[in-house]
Amino acid sequence: MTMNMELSGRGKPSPEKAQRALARATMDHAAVEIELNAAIVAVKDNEPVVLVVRTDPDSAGSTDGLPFGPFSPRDHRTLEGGLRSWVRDQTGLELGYAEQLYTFGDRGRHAETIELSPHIVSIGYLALSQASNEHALTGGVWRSWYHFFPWEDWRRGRPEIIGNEIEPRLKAWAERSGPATTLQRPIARADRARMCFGLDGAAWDEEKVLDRFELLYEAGLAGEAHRDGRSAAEAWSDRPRLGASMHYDHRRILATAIGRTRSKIKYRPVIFELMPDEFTLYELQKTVEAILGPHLHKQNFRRLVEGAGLVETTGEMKTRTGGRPAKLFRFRREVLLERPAPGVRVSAPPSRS
Amino acid sequence: MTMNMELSGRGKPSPEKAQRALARATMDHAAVEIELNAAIVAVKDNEPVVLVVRTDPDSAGSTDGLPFGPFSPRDHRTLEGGLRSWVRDQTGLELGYAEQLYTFGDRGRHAETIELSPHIVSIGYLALSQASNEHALTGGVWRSWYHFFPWEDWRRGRPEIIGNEIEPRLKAWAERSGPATTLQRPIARADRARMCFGLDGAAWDEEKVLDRFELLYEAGLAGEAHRDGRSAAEAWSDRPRLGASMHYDHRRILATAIGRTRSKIKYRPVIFELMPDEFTLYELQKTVEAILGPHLHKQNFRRLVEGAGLVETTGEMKTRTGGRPAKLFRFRREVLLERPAPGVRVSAPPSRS
DNA sequence: TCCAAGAATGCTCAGATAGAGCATTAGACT
DNA sequence: AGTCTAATGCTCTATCTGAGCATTCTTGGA
Repeated sequence: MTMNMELSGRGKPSPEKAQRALARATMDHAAVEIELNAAIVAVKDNEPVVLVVRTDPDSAGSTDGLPFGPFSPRDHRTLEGGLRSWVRDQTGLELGYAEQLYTFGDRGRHAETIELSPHIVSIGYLALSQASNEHALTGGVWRSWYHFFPWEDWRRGRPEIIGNEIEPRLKAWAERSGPATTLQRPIARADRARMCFGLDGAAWDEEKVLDRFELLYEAGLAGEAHRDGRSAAEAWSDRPRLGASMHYDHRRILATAIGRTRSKIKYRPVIFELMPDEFTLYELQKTVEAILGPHLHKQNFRRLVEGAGLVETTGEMKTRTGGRPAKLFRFRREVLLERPAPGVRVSAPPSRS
Repeated sequence: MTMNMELSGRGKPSPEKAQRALARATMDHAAVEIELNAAIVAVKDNEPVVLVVRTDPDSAGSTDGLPFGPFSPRDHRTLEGGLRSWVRDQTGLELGYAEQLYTFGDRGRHAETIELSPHIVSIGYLALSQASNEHALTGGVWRSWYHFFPWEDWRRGRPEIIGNEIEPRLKAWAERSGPATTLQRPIARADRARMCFGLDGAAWDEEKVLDRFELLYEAGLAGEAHRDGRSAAEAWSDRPRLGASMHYDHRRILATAIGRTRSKIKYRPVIFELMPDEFTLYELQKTVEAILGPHLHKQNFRRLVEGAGLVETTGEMKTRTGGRPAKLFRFRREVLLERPAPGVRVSAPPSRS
């Protein structure tokens, strides 16, 4: 697998340098360990949940983590295959829909001990599961994802934690960076805080889950930052941590998973991976809102979903709705052949900040 | 870094099994090599180009490849840092904007020799560069990305290669799979071909670059499939390959890069990474169209871009336009602070199939 | 038995957006 | 001076989106 490069381009090419680079490219293959991590998402009782495996609850602190395991090419033909195998072993769950999220290389940044894991690369996956699958569970528990990200839960309006904790602490953090820093950073701290959390009247973008978490981490407001020994974390050690921490960089992976889920249901019909086979439109709306926050009023949601051809009636009715009986619907698979990007195309929620 | 799992859930938990899984998770860290690959994109003379390093042109076949090198945690603090370092060494280019695309684990599928690279995982990156950066080049050449994906070039209408080569060959390939297969596959071959390439009046989705390439690969119509020894490739060995092949799985990475670029410019202002500091609106439109294919007529494009606050006038004019002088514009950075997802929000192109 | 409550469902309306086309303006070239 | 080629300004219409009003059913009590 050597590769004979031809050096072209103008100016002074540097064959020796390229030769050196080539030599390193083909010979200096430092071994790295790859860890596969699964953020398995479902919606139970209108609550978005993620499957976590827990450490001994007696030990101090919350130490939930995602199911994970190393990729071993000996046993796993593909990365996703390895992931499925680990999840099966650790939780008994047979994954359905799964997609790769991101590969985190600077794991040390979110690791318990930097020294122990310099060579570990984490690949995060998002899996979507129907809550009804839970009978198969042999390990792990479902946890609301808002347990780890309380500021993401806008279902009952703007979460209080933003105004009470996040805003003042981020503002203080922004103050601490003198204007000198402003020139070096592409965007000043205060502006990042404003954009991420919709402060000062800026719009809340429900997809920026990772940006928000990274910002809190940088500002030392996430438990992980403290654990990882970042100096900034000290300044607020007397105040409560924001959201429950997770093992290693798992909360970062979960943040990525939430963000991806929120964006993806808008242009792919993945919401149905989370629904039972038959459902009412209101149940569908509640599931969407569990994930995104409140969006459309009922009539418009119905118009949207039916108009897009995403669902079809089963002919059955559901009676115990508390009101007039509701038609039951199912996912209309043909939509995949009709539209290039079918999804629940709800637009930005009304700014409620 | 052991992790003490509590097994919960109902039914019969299997502590032994989980224990075994845990043991493997912490001990059996098979070493894997990580390769960092860069798809560096620019637009030169209204042509979208990618930087490739070339093998000896005397050897048979086109063997362009992307700049790449192994990730070595010893030398590189982060994955992206490693990538930048390899690109610098191999091409002299100092990368600006870069983002991770995807991690391909089943590299054997697109590798020259399956046996030699079972433990290699490729991480693909997309980098955007201004064409003016090229003076720094010491290695590599710019190639039109349509050289590798001729069917993606809709700037002069539907590419002939689709009707002349792709459609008949894919239809034949779809025929070859009896209806029995239909039940096993989520979507039948014929439907996939229809959706991917907009056959039979289906819409062309310019973002599905990877889907199209994967389909052609599966159907044995990409040079790489032949090289990799897939049986399906044989059936059409007398016909020309579709698009120029690349090393290893690099064309797959490039396909991912093109798809990501096409989708990203719609909701992030990354198009300006490809533009000089000052430009006319028509130049901007031409750049967008080089990437996406033709979209809006001039007036609407102007309305769109100015209305979104993406640009501001510099006060200067450009005179040698061939017609009336044009105002010069620059990227208006403040838009990042005003809108959650600013980008060139062009919608699907009129179906021209 | 009849009525109020709680949803589901059907319709309408106004403001915003997107696709297209017409008209005018201003340098370059002959 | 007249023509050509773009740039730029406006208008019109079909659609889409956000909201609100009205009606229809089933449940659970009075």
